[in-house]
Amino acid sequence: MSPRPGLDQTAVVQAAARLADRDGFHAVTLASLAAELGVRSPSLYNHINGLPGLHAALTLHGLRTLLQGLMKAVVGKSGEDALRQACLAYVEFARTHPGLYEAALQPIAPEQTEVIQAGDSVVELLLQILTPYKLTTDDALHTVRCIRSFCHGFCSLERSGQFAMNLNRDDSLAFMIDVFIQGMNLKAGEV
Amino acid sequence: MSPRPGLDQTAVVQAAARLADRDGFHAVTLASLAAELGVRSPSLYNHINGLPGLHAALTLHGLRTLLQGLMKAVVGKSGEDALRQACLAYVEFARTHPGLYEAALQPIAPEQTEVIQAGDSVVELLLQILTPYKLTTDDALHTVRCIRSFCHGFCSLERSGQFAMNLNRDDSLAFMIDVFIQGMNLKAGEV
DNA sequence: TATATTAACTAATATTATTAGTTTGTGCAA
DNA sequence: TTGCACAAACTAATAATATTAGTTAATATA
Repeated sequence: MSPRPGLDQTAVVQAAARLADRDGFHAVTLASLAAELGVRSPSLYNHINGLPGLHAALTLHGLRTLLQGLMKAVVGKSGEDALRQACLAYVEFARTHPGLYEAALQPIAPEQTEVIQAGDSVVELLLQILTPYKLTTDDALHTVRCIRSFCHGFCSLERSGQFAMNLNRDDSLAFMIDVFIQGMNLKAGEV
Repeated sequence: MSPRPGLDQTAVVQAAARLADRDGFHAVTLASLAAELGVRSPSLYNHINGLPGLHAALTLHGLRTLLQGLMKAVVGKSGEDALRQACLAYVEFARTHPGLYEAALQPIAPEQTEVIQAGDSVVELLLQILTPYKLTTDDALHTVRCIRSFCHGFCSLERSGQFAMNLNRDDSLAFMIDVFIQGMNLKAGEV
């Protein structure tokens, strides 16, 4: 054990995630985080590399949590069912952890290899789900980008209040997934 | 004419848009904007209502510019062609004006009626494009949300460096639009 | 028991947004 | 031409932020 084992990086990042989900990603400042932890803000520098380092750690934590949610949702399922459940789990994660999800989608720099790896894991999971469709390598990757695009876009627009009309949002989500799956069935049949 | 007609709100917002596109939306601070305009930051308060007011004005400017781009892209076109061109124009706008696009998608508060109206105009344009599909009112609105979701998701992920793999991004975009249009053709045929 | 390690601290600095109050340039009317 | 009203831009000051430097003190271990 370290001397005075009060905080560690995990505790700091989890508190930051709590703060982000409660008050929004932009509200995660070193000042607010230090207050949340009952500590002075310079003390945080012992655990994270300033505000940029905190953001990077949150991004990584968010991606890994997202991946776990997706894996849990598709285990034991296959084909269209797995695809549908993965999309729903993606949105579910973004809804229950809005701040952490926002952190997960922050711009990433090329030197953040851990973050890139975590993102790749999500891509690989989706690729596995797509194997029944027997797509070419490129088409499978295009499809993964497609899934990520409409799932992220939906979450992002919903979160920022752009779906203001009086129309059930879960219905919209189901509609969108339907259109995608039907389009994919045609793509698969093309070969 | 006003006395000392150096700046006005339009000039301020346009400079902010320039700054956002060059250095990113987060880099638009009153300090950087004042420096860009050769003025002291308190002077900006004569034209915009602080940083929140500046952001709101940028959001509005972004949405209106986006709408113009979409209208220009679909004029004289119809059906599938119009749909495809609208999606491409959407992405094109986000690519050429990344900071302004980011501003356009900022969370909006219920009291920002002008911003909400601008967003509604985009929705209405898309609804018009969809009329040939003869959808029910609800399905048309679901479809608009779908289009906005995958277009925005694609732009957002591309922008934040999440499409890192060595795979042509325009091909992915075309693939995505194809899947959507094929799925919609089935939806339309269902009736 | 003494020491090395390191967590957390205080103090200080730079940058930011913001408010209050002042100066000053411009257009218009007497 | 002169003076006034208006408003744009200013300076000064305040509060909050991130960050760095250097200090204190708690703990594990030799």
